[in-house]
Amino acid sequence: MAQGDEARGPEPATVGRRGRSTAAERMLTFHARLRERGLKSTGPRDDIARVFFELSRHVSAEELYAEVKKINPHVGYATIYRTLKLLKECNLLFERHFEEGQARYEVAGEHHHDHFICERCGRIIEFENSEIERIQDSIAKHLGVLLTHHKMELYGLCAECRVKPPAP
Amino acid sequence: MAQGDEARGPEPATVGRRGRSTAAERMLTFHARLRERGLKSTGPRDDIARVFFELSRHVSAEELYAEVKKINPHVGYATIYRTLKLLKECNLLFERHFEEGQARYEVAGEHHHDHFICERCGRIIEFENSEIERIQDSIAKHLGVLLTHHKMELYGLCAECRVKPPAP
DNA sequence: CTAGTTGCAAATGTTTTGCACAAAC
DNA sequence: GTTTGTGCAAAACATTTGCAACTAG
Repeated sequence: MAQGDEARGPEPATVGRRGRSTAAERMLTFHARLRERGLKSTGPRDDIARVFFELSRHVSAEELYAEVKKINPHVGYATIYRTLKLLKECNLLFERHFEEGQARYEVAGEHHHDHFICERCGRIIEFENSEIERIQDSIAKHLGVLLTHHKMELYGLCAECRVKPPAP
Repeated sequence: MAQGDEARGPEPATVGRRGRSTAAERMLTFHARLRERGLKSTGPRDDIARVFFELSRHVSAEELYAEVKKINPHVGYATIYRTLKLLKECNLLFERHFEEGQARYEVAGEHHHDHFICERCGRIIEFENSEIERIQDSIAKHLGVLLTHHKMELYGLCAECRVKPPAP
């Protein structure tokens, strides 16, 4: 079982590596997909995409907006949402709806994974499990349904929060 | 693997049996839980709870509102939402957030189950699978986390929609 | 030049809340 | 007679959209 780990909240915009691609490589892909569709590369669009790829974690629109504002204070929420939707259509982004009011956006990686979400600190841990994938297929067969996608989410306390006192 | 099946949309308010309890039995439990908490039984509250228990499927607030209006046209949305929250606190209701904008509410049953959701007709099929529960525990152990709850959702086309032409 | 893009403000859809009145206990 | 509950309208919240001005190709 592979696992990744990332914290929410302030975090240096380090070089995010998801699978093999760097943020710069993903920008090239983004531009290519835009061209394929006859769409344009623009300043705001590039700023948002680059920040998104560089953050490379499960950001909310709000967090992304705040980060983008730092390098381009002119962009509005509408462009954030429009660009997120565009990145999704370009298959460069996954939209997740955990048990919060807002969506979280994740850089699309090579293989499917599921999530553990810490209910105290918000940390999101990714994991992969081939057994789960296999069982899902078998359930689908039993039900006679055709699967397009699926999600599995575990909720609870992460290793750190487990041992710490109830925070505030 | 056990499975249940239910369709969305108009449906006679049949006697819903989840596990062993009838709607009437659940009303008694509801009243008991209210008393424990020093809360009151009221007309609107009972109407909403009864309709919810009798429908016994994954209703949205909107659908429940419409059904309740039929027997008590006086109730407002606020009371619907307040009563849903109350039923949840009384452990008589589960709130689900599938990939739609709105929440769906389900009568709390005896054992945990997961869901398949048809992306065309909205049908929700419940299923139970002990292997999944076992694997979840093993994943939690690997991650060193403490689970409180989890969800697994499968999305796709149900057996019926699979063979039918793409509807309208 | 012209289609696509932006920012703003306003609209949307779902859920929550403030408040004066009404109903339980 | 308190305390809790209700309906209404307004607010809150995340997200989307209309539109006039702008910009990339």
